[in-house]
Amino acid sequence: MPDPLPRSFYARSALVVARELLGAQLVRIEAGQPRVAGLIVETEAYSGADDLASHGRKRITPRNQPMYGQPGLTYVYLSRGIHPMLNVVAEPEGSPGAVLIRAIRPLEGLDVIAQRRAGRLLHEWTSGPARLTMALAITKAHNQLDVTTTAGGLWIEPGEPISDEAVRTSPRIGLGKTPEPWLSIPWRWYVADDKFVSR
DNA sequence: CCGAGGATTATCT
DNA sequence: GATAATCCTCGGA
Repeated sequence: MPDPLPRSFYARSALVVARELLGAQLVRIEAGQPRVAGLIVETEAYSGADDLASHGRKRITPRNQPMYGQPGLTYVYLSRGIHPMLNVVAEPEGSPGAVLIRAIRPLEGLDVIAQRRAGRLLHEWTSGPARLTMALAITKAHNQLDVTTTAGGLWIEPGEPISDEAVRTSPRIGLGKTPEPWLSIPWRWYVADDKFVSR
């Protein structure tokens, strides 16, 4: 197995990290369970204190503090009081940035995922930020976990590089009444024609 | 303190 | 397509 992507990979602009995370492998290991892994096929970047769609906007708060911290750690928060969202912190320490992992294509541990997503169609298993955290059993407890080592049971390693021809961008999803230009800026990246990309 | 409002999903019509 | 679920964060008083 390849080594996890190093911290230097994440210590760059969240926009670059979001693009290059496409095709990387998200890996999850739990005690007594087989390895569960999937190819990242959809990401969003949240970058800078002036990005009004980002939790990192304006200033540090108890919740968004990880976004200002060390790159290569997770930032997991609860959406709608129910759904954990998995982000990886990007940009150097002190600069608020993160990449939201919105969808993966399951590669390993399909039986474990099938059990957690019982009753859903295959393409609904991991095609959305909350769906993927359910499939991998990721919760708020995994906030600020280091994904550059395998020690925490959750990490990211190189997978299949995705060519520019296969990459699409769009505005970010679910931003509600975020003002322009943040509402429409194309900071979502996804793999074209992949059925695991969210609607 | 208090209240408004989510980086969503599942379910129902 | 519309809406409930569900709870925590953050801004304002």
